[in-house]
Amino acid sequence: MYSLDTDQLRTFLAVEQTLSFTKAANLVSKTQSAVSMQIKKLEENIGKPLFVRLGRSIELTPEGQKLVGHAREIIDASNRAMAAFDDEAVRGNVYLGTPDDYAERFLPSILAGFTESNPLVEVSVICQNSWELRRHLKSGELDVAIVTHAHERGNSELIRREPLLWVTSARHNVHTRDPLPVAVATSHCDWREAAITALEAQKRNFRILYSSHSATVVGAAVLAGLAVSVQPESALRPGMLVLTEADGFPALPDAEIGLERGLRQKNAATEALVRHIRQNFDAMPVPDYMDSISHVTPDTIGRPAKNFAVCEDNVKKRTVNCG
Amino acid sequence: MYSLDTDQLRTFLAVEQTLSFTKAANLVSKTQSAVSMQIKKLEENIGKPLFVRLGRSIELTPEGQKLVGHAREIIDASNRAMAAFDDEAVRGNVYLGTPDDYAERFLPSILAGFTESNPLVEVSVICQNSWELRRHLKSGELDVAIVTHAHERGNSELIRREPLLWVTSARHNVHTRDPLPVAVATSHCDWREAAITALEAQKRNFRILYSSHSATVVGAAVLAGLAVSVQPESALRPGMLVLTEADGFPALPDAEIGLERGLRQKNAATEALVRHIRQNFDAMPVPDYMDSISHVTPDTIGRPAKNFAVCEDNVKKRTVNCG
DNA sequence: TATTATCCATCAACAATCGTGATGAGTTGG
DNA sequence: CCAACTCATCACGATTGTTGATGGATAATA
Repeated sequence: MYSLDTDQLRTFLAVEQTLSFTKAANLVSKTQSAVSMQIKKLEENIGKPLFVRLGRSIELTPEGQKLVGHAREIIDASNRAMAAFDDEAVRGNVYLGTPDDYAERFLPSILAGFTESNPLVEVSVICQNSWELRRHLKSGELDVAIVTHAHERGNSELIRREPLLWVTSARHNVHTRDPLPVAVATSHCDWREAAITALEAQKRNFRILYSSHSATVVGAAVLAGLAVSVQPESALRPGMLVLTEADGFPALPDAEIGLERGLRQKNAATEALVRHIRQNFDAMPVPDYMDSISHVTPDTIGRPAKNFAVCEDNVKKRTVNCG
Repeated sequence: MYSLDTDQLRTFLAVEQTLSFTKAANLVSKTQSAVSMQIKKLEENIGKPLFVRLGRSIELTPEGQKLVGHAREIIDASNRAMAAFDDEAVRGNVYLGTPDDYAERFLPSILAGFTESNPLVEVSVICQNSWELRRHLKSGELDVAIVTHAHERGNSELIRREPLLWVTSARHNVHTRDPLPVAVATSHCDWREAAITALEAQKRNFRILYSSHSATVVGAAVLAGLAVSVQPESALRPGMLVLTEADGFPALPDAEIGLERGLRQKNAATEALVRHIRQNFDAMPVPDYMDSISHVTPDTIGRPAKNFAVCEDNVKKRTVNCG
């Protein structure tokens, strides 16, 4: 009866994540040749190739895809087991609140990383808008929440700042319509206020055409060409088009994401999660396809927008990297 | 991040099962010293002792107990993964029928061994009496069933034969009462018929006091001192007392266990299970505490019964070995 | 097209680990 | 008290893993 080697599975998962033997080697603290040999051994053990080598880059074979789930299962179980014997390991559960769009964009990678190093902490996620989340924090239902940072409301700690951008669909031209159709969140949303304030200051003719609790749904409305909206940079998706001052759209204040603590008694699990979120938001990279979406940054504001449409190539790139 | 080694976990489980480094070494095809060293490494890796060495024998520490579950989880996952890549691996599901008392006594070890070598076969177990099982076999609801073997009904393959014994409670003396209170299965049970026939041939005064579908419940009635009953040797439990001809009880025919196939189309999964059951029933050992329960075998029949009560020591031995 | 950088496979050499067989110390049971 | 048995330990040989260097192939750049 042949067994899988957990060490090999760890490097396999590192390769799967990075799609690079060299980067994976760094992740697991080995040399590139060690990674190469371990993968080779693993392939021999299983009897099927796991990666196809396409010259410089590599890709998972169908068998490789299949192994990912099994490997995760085994490694997770191993992590839990080791943590169970580690007296210093953090245990417990945390109730985390977050708006639904953050949940979709940030949470998967954050939680994956967190459970990797804290297998015994159970995180329960509640999705609501920032206003509701603050209410739940005060009533003690939540330990911590990711919210839209607000100076005047004071209690949150700023963990990320991004430009807030006007977006429309790359395949429609709703942004030329008058009055301008705008899609925004239903209420109590700082971005909504920012958008309306900016348009009014410009004395622009506009109307709220679409209004949803969910930022994801707003994004869908934009992509469908129903309306323009405001979105933080990290929420841009292929098919979206950024509107700058060159297009006659007003500048917007930055979108600021904050971390706000609840009134519950502090516990080690919550502290660990907070620390992890802080670090990850710092290190969070901008997706690849960003480069080809025109966007507003201090040095692009005022300059004519270029590269408006997102080319197919980049769309593919995106699905490869995030799928 | 330290990982558990699957190879070490395999030998750990072997030691846990056998409670012996030497026997475990045999199980995993290694030398005893290799086992000793692997366990040592595992203990170092986890940072806690897993076994207490009491001179010649060993025992699991609480930490060892805790590891068993984790180890099983990891090894099972590894087995499933390996099987998933083995094109020859047997897949599918099997519907297995068995009387409830066999399920309790034999199935745990049989199924554990079977899923070890066939991780991708799902076994569904249905508990009924032999008569009902035969009905389900014919209607195609079951692939195979463990039943009371019956020559005249023909279709089953004999896989085990044991003496059928009169049993009573070691702490009561219902077996001296007149009329004799007897507990048996409700109906369609060969052992019930055998018991009644034997008593009638002896012109013994008796009455059916307790009647249940479940052989386990009958066993409980015996232990409670409510009645005597008939049980196959392997069903004897600490606290039971075997009644021989020396006590004035008639000899009974052997209890025969058979394997009967359904009418469904043969599939590889069923064949594998049948093969496994056959082998395991052959090799099934008599539990330790049997030695101290007087029982009827060809060479003990007629001789005076001795060692009637089951001493505490053996009860403990049993829980250690089966828990 | 030539250049350069990057990626993965491979190799030789060294280090670490693992398994073996033999030995020893300790315990159990007759 | 001896024989039998259990587990720990040791030295040695075999295997495996790791490293750093090298080479072939590919992609990006000029």
